[in-house]
Amino acid sequence: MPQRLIRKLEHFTRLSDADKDALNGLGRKVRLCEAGTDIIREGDTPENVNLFLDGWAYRYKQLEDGRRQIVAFFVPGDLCDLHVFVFREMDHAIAAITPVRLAVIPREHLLNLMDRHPRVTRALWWETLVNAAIQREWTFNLGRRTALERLAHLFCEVFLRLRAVGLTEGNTCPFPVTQVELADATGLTSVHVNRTLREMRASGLIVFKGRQFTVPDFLALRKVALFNPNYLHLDHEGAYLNANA
Amino acid sequence: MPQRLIRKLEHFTRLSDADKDALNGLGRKVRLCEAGTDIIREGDTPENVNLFLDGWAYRYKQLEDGRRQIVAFFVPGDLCDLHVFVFREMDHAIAAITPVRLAVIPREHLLNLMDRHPRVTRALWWETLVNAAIQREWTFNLGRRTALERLAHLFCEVFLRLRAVGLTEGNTCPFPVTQVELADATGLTSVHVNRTLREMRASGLIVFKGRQFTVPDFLALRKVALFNPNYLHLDHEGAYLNANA
DNA sequence: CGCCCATTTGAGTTTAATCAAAAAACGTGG
DNA sequence: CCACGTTTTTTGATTAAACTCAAATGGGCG
Repeated sequence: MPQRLIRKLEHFTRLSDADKDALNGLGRKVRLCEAGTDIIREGDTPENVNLFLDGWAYRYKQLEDGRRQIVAFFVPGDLCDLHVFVFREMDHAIAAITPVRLAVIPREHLLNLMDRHPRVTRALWWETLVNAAIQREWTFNLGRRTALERLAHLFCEVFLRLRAVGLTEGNTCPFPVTQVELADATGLTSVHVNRTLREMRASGLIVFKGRQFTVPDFLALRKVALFNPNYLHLDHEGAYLNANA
Repeated sequence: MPQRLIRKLEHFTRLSDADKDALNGLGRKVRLCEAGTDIIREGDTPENVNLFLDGWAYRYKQLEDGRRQIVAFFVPGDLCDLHVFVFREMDHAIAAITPVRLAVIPREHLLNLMDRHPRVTRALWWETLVNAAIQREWTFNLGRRTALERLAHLFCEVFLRLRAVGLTEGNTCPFPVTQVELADATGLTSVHVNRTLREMRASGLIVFKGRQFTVPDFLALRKVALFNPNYLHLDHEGAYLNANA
């Protein structure tokens, strides 16, 4: 089941068949969450590691006065922190955008796997570090980019992340996110997001249809976003090594 | 030497004498960096894990057009990512604010330590997770807080982090950061930072003297910042357990 | 003393927020 | 397949927060 995760990890390192079997074993215990519900709440005690098999979700924090910030999106193949269970309680919540299918991984199971598959362990660490890098990039995005650049940057990132797990088709990728959520992710208001998207559509940077978008000219989008994909670390040696040999 | 780190980790879990000895062994190879210089640059290949023994630094990213964002501050006791060496190249840079004394930890040395001291390993994971939580909080800060709230929030965070490593004195703590750097950390301009600080001084929220600040009334500062310290996870069981018993 | 860096202030501008309401799209049950 | 309620998107008018540009002041240090 965790094909998306395996596919993503192979951007970093080639995995042996045994490695992949081990990763496949993670998908045993599955949990379903309805769209619009919280998968985990602030204050909850984290017991397991979650792997997103299907569907979209976001990590968010909220103030008492209602101000909300989405701090990350989860797409299939994503893992929440490898060691969440070290914390006594969650300092944020995760909500499902679409119906979500999760692999719920007991801590022992994961530790066991990491004991026996050093290459997988390294690959999972890479996943963790990439997530941290993405978080830093979001910090930059909110601090120093204009509304137009922020949105363009987010679309670039989402497109590449989805491509890494095989969820794009040509220049098109799924994007089941409302403008209100987009506003909460970019630190803008939904009104301003709407106006900026209109502008992007008008200049042909991006095309929205249904719950997906198309990027006619990635180079152009990348240019207005001032997007540098290096922080996704997708160009590692994975493609050139054979772990079975 | 890594007293600050040990002190911080003990907020999370009690460490045995053997654990502490092992951690002390990390401080063997020391590197000095001058104020104002880069400790590591974007594009460099990370070879070691860095532990900050003394001095302040910041992690930053910069655009070709000069826009810069500080995405984290490092204070004594902080570690950069435990597994940086998994990456082929750095996607950001780290610069010294003051003269910095670093412990340079070879990857083998660290892995070795983690093999033999599971309690330390867990504590180091906790450190890593707290850093990720701080990064998320910065994302929120930039996305949804006003200039005044952002600055107040940063002061709350810095104060608590420094207190956790024993670097505060009463309500006072060191803060060798210029207003330009403060602007780059909060996503503001230095002009606006200056005006907001004036306001904070006028209302008695904070007092600056030399390269330090004093918080006359933490509760008041915390209130204007809408600061919730839960993301620092400093209230774990560390204080109640004895690892030697 | 003089230089450099950091801070401070003023005046005018811009980006994005706010408030309010209409239009469009979506899903669902009849 | 249509009607209807709900959610999402869109638009307009006004306001406010933060930025820009420019210059003066202040502090620390050799």
